[in-house]
Amino acid sequence: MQSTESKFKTSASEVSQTGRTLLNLRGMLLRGDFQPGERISELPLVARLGVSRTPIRLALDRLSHEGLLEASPTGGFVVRAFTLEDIWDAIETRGVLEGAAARLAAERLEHDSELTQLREYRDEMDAMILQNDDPDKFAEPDIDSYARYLDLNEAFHSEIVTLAKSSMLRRTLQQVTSVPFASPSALLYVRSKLPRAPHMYAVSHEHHRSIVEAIEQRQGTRAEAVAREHSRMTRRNVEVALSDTSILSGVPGASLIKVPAAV
Amino acid sequence: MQSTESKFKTSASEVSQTGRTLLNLRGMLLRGDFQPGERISELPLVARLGVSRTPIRLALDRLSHEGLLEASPTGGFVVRAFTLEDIWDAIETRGVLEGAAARLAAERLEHDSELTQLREYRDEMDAMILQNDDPDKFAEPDIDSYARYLDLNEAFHSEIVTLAKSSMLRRTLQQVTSVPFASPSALLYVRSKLPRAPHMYAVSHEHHRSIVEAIEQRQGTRAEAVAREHSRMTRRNVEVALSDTSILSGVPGASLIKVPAAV
DNA sequence: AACTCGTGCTTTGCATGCAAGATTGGCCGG
DNA sequence: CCGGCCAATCTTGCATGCAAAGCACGAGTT
Repeated sequence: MQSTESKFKTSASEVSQTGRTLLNLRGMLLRGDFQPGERISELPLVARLGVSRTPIRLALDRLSHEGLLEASPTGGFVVRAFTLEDIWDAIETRGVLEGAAARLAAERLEHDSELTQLREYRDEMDAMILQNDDPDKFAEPDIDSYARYLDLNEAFHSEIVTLAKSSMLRRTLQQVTSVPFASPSALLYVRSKLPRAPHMYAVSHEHHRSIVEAIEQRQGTRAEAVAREHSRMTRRNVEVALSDTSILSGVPGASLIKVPAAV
Repeated sequence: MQSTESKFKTSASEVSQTGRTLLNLRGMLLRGDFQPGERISELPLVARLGVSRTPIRLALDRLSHEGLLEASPTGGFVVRAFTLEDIWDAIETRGVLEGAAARLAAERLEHDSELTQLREYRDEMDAMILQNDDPDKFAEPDIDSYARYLDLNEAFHSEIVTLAKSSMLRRTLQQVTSVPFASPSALLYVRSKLPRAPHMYAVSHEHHRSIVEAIEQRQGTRAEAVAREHSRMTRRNVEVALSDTSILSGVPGASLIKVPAAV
């Protein structure tokens, strides 16, 4: 099977076997195809993914660096089980790092024009939230605008890291946000299910506005504090999600959480 | 060469080929065997390290995760070049994370007895510094006590992270401190070369004392601020080191720094 | 003389073979 | 009846073969 039938790019624009395998495995893990603590054997994956053991091993190794897998002392890899404490700590750590990013963004701002992009994101989210509050439109959160808001939120957070001008910080944050639930937009989906969703969006967006204001006025300490507090909103979303399994099942990586009652 | 002559553990107690190769390569990189930006070919390493390409590739992949190498878009790996800004940012990021660790240690302290280990480290370092100030002994920094101080310093910082009770934070810090010069004890060697070394040690240790005191009195904000400031002392050490090439050459990873004048 | 194309070599990415070690099942002894 | 020990199988880690993709150097053309 070495060179025969080699030129079929299955679905995405992934070229290397390792890259495709990495995406596939990560998806399988976050979708819950494996139980936490389960040992991952390579041979079954050969059949399932259609690649040889080499790229599979590479991908497993990377996933263990990401934190989704753990290297077993006897060899091989085991699906990582996340405790609730792990989730809280990941969120707290992300808050610390995003706080630092916001502070650095304020401290290192040179020209006001650097904020153009960030303001655009803020304004567009602003408009969406106001529109959502409009009693005539009755807050119909259609799937398109929801996805748009998700993208905007992610872009907003990413832009702050860009403004911090610290590649070290970006690298570090990327590692932290690879933990399920730790990403800033991982649980926006949950929030949309809440009865008080409009209020939550309002609070969250007020944070965004405050962060932009703090940065443009070079108020590093304020920017750091608000960004930290902003990240802590995620915690409440997780708590709500955990109390409602119907919500939880829709969140990637939920199956990797070790709920006390279930053990 | 598959199974023949396989049972010779070269020097250390490393068992797996990959592990040995990883340590070897990291050592070679930090020792400066490669130029920053240089492409790392696998085949020469086969001859040089005496293992096949498979463990070499694994080790290279891990080093690229650590940040010492970069994956080239065309394939293969390239030695990472660190700018001065990268170093500052790594130190800043470490400070942020160690600050968070100190704060969490204070916030999460349950019993005073948890501080026993930390106090022991502090006291022993205390004794060493007082002894060093003794005019009779005239501050002869023999190599043994220097190594002991290094270990103590490292253990002290590690213990604070332990007290933070956050495995996420520990993982994140480990990634940051893998960057050359970012580790808390990476540049203690430089400090020992400075004319004002005794004063530097005094200040640094006063930080240690303050951090312990803040933790035991549950003063999270104070602990965080002092730990951040403590990490920033590293920056001055780097600046001094950069001005004296004879000092710099003794520091691991120094060759990976891209000095503006040299480019 | 310079630019472009082609050819050969180097290098990487992947597949696979092989042996050492772990794991599981069964068998024997207590 | 239960526990421990041994053997067979499965699994991983490593070495190596092979092909495709770069890369460099040189030749031919304008």
